[in-house]
Amino acid sequence: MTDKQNQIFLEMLRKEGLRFTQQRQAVWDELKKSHEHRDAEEIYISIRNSGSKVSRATVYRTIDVLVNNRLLRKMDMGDGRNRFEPRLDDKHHDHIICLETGDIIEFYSDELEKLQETIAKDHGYELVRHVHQLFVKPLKK
Amino acid sequence: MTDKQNQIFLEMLRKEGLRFTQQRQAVWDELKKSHEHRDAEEIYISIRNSGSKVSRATVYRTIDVLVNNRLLRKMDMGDGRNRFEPRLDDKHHDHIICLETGDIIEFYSDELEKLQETIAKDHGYELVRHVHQLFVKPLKK
DNA sequence: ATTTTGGTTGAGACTCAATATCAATAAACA
DNA sequence: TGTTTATTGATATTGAGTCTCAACCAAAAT
Repeated sequence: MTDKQNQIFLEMLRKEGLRFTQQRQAVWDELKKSHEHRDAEEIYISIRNSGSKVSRATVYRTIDVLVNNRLLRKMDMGDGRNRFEPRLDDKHHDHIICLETGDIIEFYSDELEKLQETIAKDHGYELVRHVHQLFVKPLKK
Repeated sequence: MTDKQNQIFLEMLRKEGLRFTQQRQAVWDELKKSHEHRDAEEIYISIRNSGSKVSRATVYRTIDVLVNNRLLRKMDMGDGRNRFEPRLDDKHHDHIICLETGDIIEFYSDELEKLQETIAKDHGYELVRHVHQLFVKPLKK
């Protein structure tokens, strides 16, 4: 059964003029599996553990293509390692990072999105993308 | 003439139980001089050019202390190098980064600040700090 | 189906920002 | 001035990510 997610992946390869390979498929399969915010090394390990043999270099290379084609989201959490999460059909969101527990919570605010576009426009620019993280600690009540 | 900025710096050292050294003073002097968004290497070079002899290691170490004590702001522009700017008595702001020219424009929106606090609170957290960058391109009219 | 062509892969070398090491140095204090 | 101990600097090391290039293999041609 060729699911819809994979159709999108295959289309991406075609559009980019890239060949279909077992390795690229294995990377995408692994990424699709989880909504967690993982770094490249964790993804690499997971692929190895699931039986496929893909090199680190290929994991990085495939991730790059996926990010550029918006099938994967790259997140800079400010700790020197990029995290990734699949962009299936879910809505855009940003992240709240708890400084005490390390938890990462997703949030979305339409008001916030609009405000950012307004700010960019006010400065003579068009918003392309943004990076937004809220670093927090639990509320003491 | 012992200016106010430097008093704050000296207090920071005392509060942290750190010794006053020529090197730490030289780093702070250099940082105070410019509001640009510079990386550690650029700061290191500037110090050398201004006649002081401070090692890269000390530059990094001093920057760390200053960042932790909020005398310096650390910015992750997503290109693998951290940028820094002094936090004198100027207001908080975030950054617009032009993808075409590389220009970095500072912006501040009170509405935006409040909205972020509300969002954090709504999720049961207290906002400690945030990272916010708008990546843009010039508006075509 | 076999050959040809050229994109793809993998192991390891390499880059680059940032950190760790540790002997020599120099603040702070008696 | 001498003693203690934090600090410094030269250099090695780390770690995420990229590059290299011979071997490989997907896709197209025959």
